[in-house]
Amino acid sequence: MAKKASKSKNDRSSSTSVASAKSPSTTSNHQMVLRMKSSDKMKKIAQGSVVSEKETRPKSRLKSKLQQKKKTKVDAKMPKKPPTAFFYFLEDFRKEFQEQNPDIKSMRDIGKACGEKWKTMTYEEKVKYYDIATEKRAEFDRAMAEYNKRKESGEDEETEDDSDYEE
DNA sequence: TTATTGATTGTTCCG
DNA sequence: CGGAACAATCAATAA
Repeated sequence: MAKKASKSKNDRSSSTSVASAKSPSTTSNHQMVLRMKSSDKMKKIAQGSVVSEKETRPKSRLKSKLQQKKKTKVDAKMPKKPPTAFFYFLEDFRKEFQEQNPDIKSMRDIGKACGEKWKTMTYEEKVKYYDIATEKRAEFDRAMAEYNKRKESGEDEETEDDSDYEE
């Protein structure tokens, strides 16, 4: 029913975010800008707070993994980017997928299946995940504020846990 | 043993 | 407005 309508809207141009299905398409563009404004604040905080972020600027995503881990708990306090709606969908879908396909162990195959299914999902179904992601970002923003506050209060706290010798 | 890669889309930020 | 980069996950592989 509404699928047809959403299909038309499915165009990448306007599908940017929309976030809440409740909001009519009237605020499509405005919402994007509005959200950007919110980010603007975060941007300042992030830049002002993060002084030395190292020169990790990988042209390819190869380095992305490098930063993922490294036995550096220093960045453990810094909130990382929250997962997107697609990732939440993955978490749920992955469990089901493994049950139906116990033979598959890599997520690469799952990712493909997820991506395909994700595209088949209707807007209303995706909205559910979008809502989660949106809320998560709000929490992320809050975590950032707290992180800044904590840092301002005392950044001397460093959890040194260097016990990785086993076996 | 440890780190890295691979694949998916969404969100973010800079120019 | 558009592109670049990064977000998680897990298994397999390179060194």
